[in-house]
Amino acid sequence: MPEMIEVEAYRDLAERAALGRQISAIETPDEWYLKRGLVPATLQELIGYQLSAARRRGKLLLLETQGPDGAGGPVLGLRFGMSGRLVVDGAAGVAELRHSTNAPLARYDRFGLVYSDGGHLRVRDPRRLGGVELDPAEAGLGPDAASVTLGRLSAALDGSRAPLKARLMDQSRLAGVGNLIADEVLWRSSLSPQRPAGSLSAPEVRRLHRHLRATVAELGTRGGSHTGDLMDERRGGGTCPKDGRPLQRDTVGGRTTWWCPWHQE
DNA sequence: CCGGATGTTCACCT
DNA sequence: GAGGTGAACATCCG
Repeated sequence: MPEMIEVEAYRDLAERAALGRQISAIETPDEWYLKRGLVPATLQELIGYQLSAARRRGKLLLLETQGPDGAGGPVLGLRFGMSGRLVVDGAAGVAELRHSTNAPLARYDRFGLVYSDGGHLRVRDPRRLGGVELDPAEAGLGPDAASVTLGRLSAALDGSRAPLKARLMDQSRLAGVGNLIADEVLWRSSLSPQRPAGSLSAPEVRRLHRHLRATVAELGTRGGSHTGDLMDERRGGGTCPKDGRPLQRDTVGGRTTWWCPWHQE
């Protein structure tokens, strides 16, 4: 599931349902899921702490912690890969709160916080492509795509001969855009994914910026990065919803790319 | 059975 | 240094 749209939904869930509850245990059923040298013993320092804020940068969910004395603790960084979900008290992204006390770990639960009230926060990830780390290097990520300014977007593209789509998905330049959102935004912007990123004119960058922010907002409202207008056409025989021409499939930036060579220039 | 899938990282090329 | 490619991770789906 996760591109930034889904991670924002997880952030919202965490903010609504996971803050201010005392952590009583850490679940690490899959140590491979702990990244950058993190080990279960290190996570024990979070016992007695609580989550104090839920932030997001691109596809990275950042959970701030606070000790019993009110002092700030380490930041818990969660990545969800392609199949990860955040589950709080047994519900993923749902409003209702049901504390399923002592609920056993599900088959694909890779990491969890147990609360002293009996509830829990867990990362469920069948494909195991996500991960957990402490104090992730946020500086390594570009500005978030949901709020990036025109100037920052322009700077992210400037001087690059890499394909536009590859640059948009380079998390160190711009954080949050994944394969589906990239195709949707470029299609809406009538820009070819293969254009050298630095070759866009000023009006084209403005157009891209407008569509990027509008698309992220709209897909968020619709409920996911898979709700784009192009989604149903990502298959053999798919046609452009704008002009009915056949869509083309290519590999750009190492990812399958669907686009309309008729109107995307 | 085979191929591909919303992501990231790394080794290895050019 | 920039950019590209393929592999790896593990499961599901068509």
